[in-house]
This record gives sequence, structure tokens and C-alpha cells, in this order.
Amino acid sequence: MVRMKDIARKLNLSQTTVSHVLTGKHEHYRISPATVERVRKAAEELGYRSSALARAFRDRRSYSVALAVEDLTNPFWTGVAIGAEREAEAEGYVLIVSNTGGNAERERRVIRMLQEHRVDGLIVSPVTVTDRLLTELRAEGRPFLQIDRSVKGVDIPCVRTDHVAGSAMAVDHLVRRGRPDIAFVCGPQNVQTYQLRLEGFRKAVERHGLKRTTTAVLDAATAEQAQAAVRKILDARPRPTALYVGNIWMTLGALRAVRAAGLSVPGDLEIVGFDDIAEADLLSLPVSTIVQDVEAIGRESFRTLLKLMS
Amino acid sequence: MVRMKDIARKLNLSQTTVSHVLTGKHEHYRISPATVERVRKAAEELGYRSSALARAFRDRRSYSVALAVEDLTNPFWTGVAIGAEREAEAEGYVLIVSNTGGNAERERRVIRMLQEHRVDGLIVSPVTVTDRLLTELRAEGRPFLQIDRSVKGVDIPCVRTDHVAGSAMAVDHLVRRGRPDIAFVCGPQNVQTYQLRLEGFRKAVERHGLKRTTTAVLDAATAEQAQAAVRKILDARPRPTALYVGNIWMTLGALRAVRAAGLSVPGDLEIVGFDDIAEADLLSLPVSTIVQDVEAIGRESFRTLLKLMS
DNA sequence: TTGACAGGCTAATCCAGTTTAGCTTAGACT
DNA sequence: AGTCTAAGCTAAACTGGATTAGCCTGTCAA
Repeated sequence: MVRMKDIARKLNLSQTTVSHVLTGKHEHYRISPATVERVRKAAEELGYRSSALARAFRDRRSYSVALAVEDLTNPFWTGVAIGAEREAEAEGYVLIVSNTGGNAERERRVIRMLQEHRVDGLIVSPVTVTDRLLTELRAEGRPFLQIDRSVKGVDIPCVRTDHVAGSAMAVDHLVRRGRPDIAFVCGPQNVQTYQLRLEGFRKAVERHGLKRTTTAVLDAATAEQAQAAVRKILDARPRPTALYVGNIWMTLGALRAVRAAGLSVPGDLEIVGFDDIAEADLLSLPVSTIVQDVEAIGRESFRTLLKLMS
Repeated sequence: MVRMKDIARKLNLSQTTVSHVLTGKHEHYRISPATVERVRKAAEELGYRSSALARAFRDRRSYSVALAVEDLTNPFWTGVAIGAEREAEAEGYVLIVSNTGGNAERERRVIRMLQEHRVDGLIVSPVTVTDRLLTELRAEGRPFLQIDRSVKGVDIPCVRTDHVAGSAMAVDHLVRRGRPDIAFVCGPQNVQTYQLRLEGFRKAVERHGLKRTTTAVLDAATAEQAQAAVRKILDARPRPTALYVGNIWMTLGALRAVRAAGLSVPGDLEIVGFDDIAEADLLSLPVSTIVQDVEAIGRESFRTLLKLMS
């Protein structure tokens, strides 16, 4: 690798002068235009690439931030990652995306690794992370942001969709369509996202004064569990005429159960799901979705982190 | 941040000794067990986190590698990323995933940025990258790997599925099912992946001596283009009874066209698509797919890169 | 009583940039 | 003649580890 020193030696200049030219400081430190030109030309010729590593070391800023998410398989998280990366790149940062798989041990290992790599900031969706680790991270003074869900009792900023409002939208929509007997298929209550979606659902139901709603809270937000739950729901008499489902996989599972039961959608049953299903229109899936602008969440997260870092 | 120096000062030891203990070198450099214990305890108490940055700087190895992919929205690439990251983490590396969006300028910028961050190795799917940039990268001596597709005339290793064999599988399957009149909907020929898939198709067709096959080569591998192409294909008389489609998005587009035409699948028309559609069974999509073990491709890529790096 | 060796540690150097605090020379001005 | 200033550059320090070379003391054998 070509270093500044090499350029300096070649031109019989000091490394300092080369640095001034290459970092554009020659406005402050008067350097003759001829020298500026010579330095630039030499840098180009030798294929000089400044070492962000050396700079990071000296400045104690790595110009890198990390995003640790639960499941890169879920379009929600890839969207967030793409949004965050775009914004990061525009600001000259490198984004490190880590997939924790919602696994406590991996989450911990990944965070430690990123700490050691001295990332300037961290965006985490705390699935299993306890307030102990978060508090420790904050004590270290590393800028730090939660995304999509937050640990209770820890006052660390969090960027997320208003899940309560999202549920309200779903209920409003179904009521407006004349389907007040809604069955809500919700994810596990140890995940904050689903707590909030359930809370929003309950509030909206109360606001509308709906009497014939039901709620199924699953142990895990999977297609399989949703399929089984919906099968039961459809056995009930009178059968609900609307289904509100708490995430993308559960919606697919629900759809499967509904088809297996031979019901028509949206004739017999209208379905609203949280999370966009990108292929819904391609496949002509008869479901409405509560769409979160995932890339915006990613962009906003990075921008918030940037503020915390300055 | 706590440094080795701080631990040393606290214990009235030299930084060297602390380093020896913390890196486990005290087997070589005799240090009394009492000192080892004291150092370990102090490190723990002070919450010492070794700076991977400082180490990277000094060793000229960052213990980070990068994976630059075309489209993180495509499950193929997220699968690869997850596989590569898992393997990287196990080896103590940090993986930086970048989304180039198949855009030449972004691809170039991202690669430059990673170069400057002194990643130890690079895995790229060269969409728009020319052999000039690749050759330059190799000249720099940075270990470097192509994935899924390779630039012609540049001898840089490439990890990918055997696309030719994949196409052969598709044709074999359809022939076995008694559907020799296959229409192949293929992606653009400036992308190597589709060149190979087309080549495989042609070879298989020849091997079987099929007479009634057709081929549509699209300008872009999108659902929209595929839908339009399939619409035309279905107008032909006699109509083909089998469809082989070159990637996931095109398969979804094709499916849509087939449905719009009111044909039954697989009754009137049997469909095989390259790339897995994860939701296919959930949605009871009547298509067969050529499944690539994407995480394995990711893992294998990282392992190959690791070999190149040592 | 010397010298060989082991035990237990330390000083100094290097990595590639950025930054601070100058240093030298020529010409202008007093 | 003296001194002030601007122009155009440079030396040295700093970042946090890893490493190389070696220092000092005590014990034991010849």
C-alpha cells in the first residue's frame, strides 16, 4: 500500500505537506499551487488510497456504525438495512449489518465484537438483550439507539413505527368496511412490538364499542402457529368476518388456513395484515396490509444516531 | 475507554506485561501466576475492551471482510449474507454487507470505501464492475472473490451454483413429466448468470432432441417484463405446456400472466422457476423450483476467501 | 567464585495518518 | 539597519496495542 510518506519522499516534501494537500487544508496552510498540483498528480499516479483505519485510530472515530437486527430474512429488516446503509454511505460512514437471529448469545457476542471494533454508534433491535447490557453500553458512552422495539425502564432513544396507531388503522379500516367482528391474531407478548399492536387493537375496539371481537396470542410469530390458530378461529360460530394478523409470516399462515377451509377472501372473510407483502399484488393476494415505510425507518435511525454522535 | 496502559499503571506493571497476560502469551513469557491473576481481575473490573482498531492498525489486518451484493431485497442475497456472516463470526471476523443495487457508480464507491477501510478481503458479485477495476483490486494484493457471477477474462476465483446444471435439471424434470414443449423465459444476456442458464437450457434441449421449445430473452429480470413475455407466449398456437423461468421475480410475473389467462397450473401449464420462493408452500403456489443452497454459497465463499487470505 | 540459566519483568519501536507549533527566507516598511 | 509579515514549508507528538530485545536478581552446579 502506498502511504503518504511514499508520496512525500518521491516529491522531496514532508509528509505534513502531503497531508495538507490531500485533506484540502491547503486553504489554511499556504501551499503553492504548483506543489498542490504535484502532490495530487503523484497521489493519482501511485494509486494512493488513504487509510481510513489509520485515521480512525488517530481520531478515535472509525466512521463506521453497526446495525444488529433479528432476522435478515424478513423484508422489514432488509428494508431498514438498505435505508440505513444508503444514509450512512451518503455521510461517509460504513454500515456493518449483523444478523442476530433473535438469539441471546449471538446478540451478546455480536455487540461485544462491534464494541471492540470501536464502531462509532450502534443500532439494535433488542430482542433478548437485557437492560443490564444496554445500561453497560450506555455507560461506555457509545452512542446507541434502539429500533422497532425498546427495553422497558431504560431511557435510550428508540425509532419505530407507531404500532398502536397501526392497529387502530387496521380496525378503523375493517369497521368502515362493515366488518366489526374482527379476530386478531397476535404475536408473543414478550416482544414489545406485539404488546403495542395488541394495546392498539384493544383501544380501537373500545373506541368503536365493538362487542364481537376475539384475540389469539401466539407463542411465536410463525406461519405454522398462525395457521393453527386461524383454523380454530374459523370453527367458531358465528364465524368472524374479518381477520387482523400481526405480522408477515403469520399473515401467510392465516391465508393458508383460510384457503384450506375453502372460504373466499374477501367475500367470506376480509384480511388485514401488519407488514407489507411485496409479492401481494404480483400474486393477487386478497389481503390489505399496514405498510411501514421500512427504508424511512432505516434512514431515520441513522440520522438520529448521527445526531447522538455529534 | 480503558486502555492497557491504565491497567498497567493501576498495578504498577508495564503495558507489555499486561499485553502478554491478556493475549495469553504468558505461556511463553514467564509471568507469575499471581500477576496473571491480578491483571485479569483488573481488566475485568475496569471493563477493559481490547481495541480491535489499534490491533488492526498495527498488524495491518482488520479482521473484517466485505460482501458487496446487488440486491438485498432478493432472498438469494440475504441467504448468502447470512451464511457468510455466520462463518465469518465463527472465525472472529466482522462482515460488512453492502448493497450496490446493481448500480455501477455505487458499486465503485462502495468498493473504494471498503478499500480505504482496509478490509482484509472482498466478496463481490460483479454486475457492472469492469475487468479494469477488478484487475486493479487484484494488483493491490487484496484477497478478492467473485460470487454468483464472474467477469470474463479475469482469473479471479468465483463461487457459484452450477447454473448450466440447474437448467439441465429443469429441462430433465419437465421432460420426465411429459412436457417437452418448454418455453424458457430468461434474463438479460449481459448478466453472466443468465448466459449460463440459457446455455444450460440449450444444451439440455439438444441432448433430449426437443423440437418444440421457445426462448424469450428479456432486457431486465423483472416481474413486469416476464408477465408481458408470458402473455405473448400463451397466445402462441400450439401453446406450450411447460414454462421454465429464470429467476424469482420473473417467476412471480409469469404466474400472474398465467392466472390472468385463466389457465390452470399445473394442468394446462407446468412451471419450473430458478430460485426458491420461500412462501411457495405457504401460498400453495403450483410451481416447482430449482433451489440453491444459498447459505452454503455464503459459507463457502467466506471459507474460500479465508484460504486466499492466509 | 564464576558463570549459566531461569524467572519475572520492562523500554523502545512500529503501524499511517492528523495536528500543533514552529522554522526559514524574501521582501516591505520604519 | 532593524524588524515585521507572509509565504511555504517541516519536526515531532499522538493514537493503543504487539513485539523484539534485553535487563536485573537469585539459585545452583562446577
